Amino acid sequence: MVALIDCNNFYASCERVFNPSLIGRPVVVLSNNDGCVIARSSEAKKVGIEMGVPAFKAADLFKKHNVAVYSANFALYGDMSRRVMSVLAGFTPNQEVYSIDECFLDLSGIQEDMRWYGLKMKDKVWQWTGIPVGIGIAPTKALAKIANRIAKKYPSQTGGCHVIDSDEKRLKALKWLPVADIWGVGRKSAMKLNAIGVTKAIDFIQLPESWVRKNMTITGVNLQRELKGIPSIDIVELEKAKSFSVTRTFEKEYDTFDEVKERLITFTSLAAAKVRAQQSLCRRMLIFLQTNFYKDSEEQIARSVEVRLPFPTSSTLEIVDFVVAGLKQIYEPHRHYKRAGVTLYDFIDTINLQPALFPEMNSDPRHERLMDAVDRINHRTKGGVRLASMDAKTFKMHRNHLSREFTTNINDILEVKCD
DNA sequence: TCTGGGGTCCTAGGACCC
DNA sequence: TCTGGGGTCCTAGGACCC
Repeated sequence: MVALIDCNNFYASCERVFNPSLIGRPVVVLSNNDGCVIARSSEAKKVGIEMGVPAFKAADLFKKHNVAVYSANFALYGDMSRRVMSVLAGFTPNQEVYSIDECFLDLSGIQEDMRWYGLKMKDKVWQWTGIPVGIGIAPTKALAKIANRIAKKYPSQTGGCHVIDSDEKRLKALKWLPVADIWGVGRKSAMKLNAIGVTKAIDFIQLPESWVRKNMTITGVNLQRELKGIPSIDIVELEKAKSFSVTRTFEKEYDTFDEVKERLITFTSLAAAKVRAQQSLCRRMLIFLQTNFYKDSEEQIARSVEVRLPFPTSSTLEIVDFVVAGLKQIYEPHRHYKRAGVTLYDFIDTINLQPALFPEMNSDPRHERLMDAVDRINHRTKGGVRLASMDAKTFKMHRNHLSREFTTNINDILEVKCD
């Protein structure tokens, strides 16, 4: 059996852990720049605040319902996620952390009653972290996803944990679930399926494999098998990431080369640090910039370029030179830029590096120790050292409703007063 | 005034190899 | 008149996920 555990309204729940006065009150968390709603407590959903709605459009609702509004605090959410995951890791040797707020657990070999085991997980996460979770348990990952959905949809009947452990329960769930809500069926596939009269998951599993293969690739075939109860999507332990991106919408429009360049260098140095942290070297990158496509008054553009590094490297100093060269290729003067970003990818492991015959065709070996020193300092002291070409401010965002870094910064630790 | 960010996987078709 | 067969690698773009 496989369990899928996911945190309820995760970001909103994180804010609530450290501020009990938010219990029972609608809570929303906004994206970077305080742009859109990206998380809502159940109370916030109830008063009609939609996912993804721009904050300025929901301002009236916020006011009317006394909504507690927060700027995204990823330092806090990331740390709370690690805590939740580590509690759950104690329930099986095989855990796949699937996203910041959910994971799969391989429960094969566990002798306990599944429902009891699931409820135990839920209680323990709640007690140790203060985060509420929903739990689905089933023979395959795709079915566990559905079980989880049922657990959340019917909390009073399921107690927040639903187990699919018989064909009867499986078929009942498949009759209930719209195809569009199957994990792995997105908008396009749902449209195709609806067009041929397939509306529920139960209809989907009856389609001939040839149709599924043709219209939804091998991914669809695997999905179909999973829903029939045949495991076809592996549970994979955390591997190294295959790419790292840092992209931002700016707080204002930038219209000089130097301003955009400074932002991209800052983004690159963050991405490169992640590459080094997982002992990888980067061989390619993508740089993009865009003007403000919400503005109709002028022509809007989006440009991107792929840059191949002449040698694999994780040195910020080296990568930055190629960022600037790439930017020169795509930068158009007299534009008002609103968004830009960099993606580093095509990694090899540091230990697998095959150096070129001539030294000048390799990454400068001295940078390895230099970057190591930089990373150590920055680990201890936030914003400790940076390139002179970077601004002192890492992200220039509006964050007007930011909570404290309760668990990662000693100066922000929660104080409790006792009378 | 104001509109997010970060990932993975699959496939077709071109280029190239022997 | 008639011109093989089998394979790998790369990449852009699509689809999907949270």
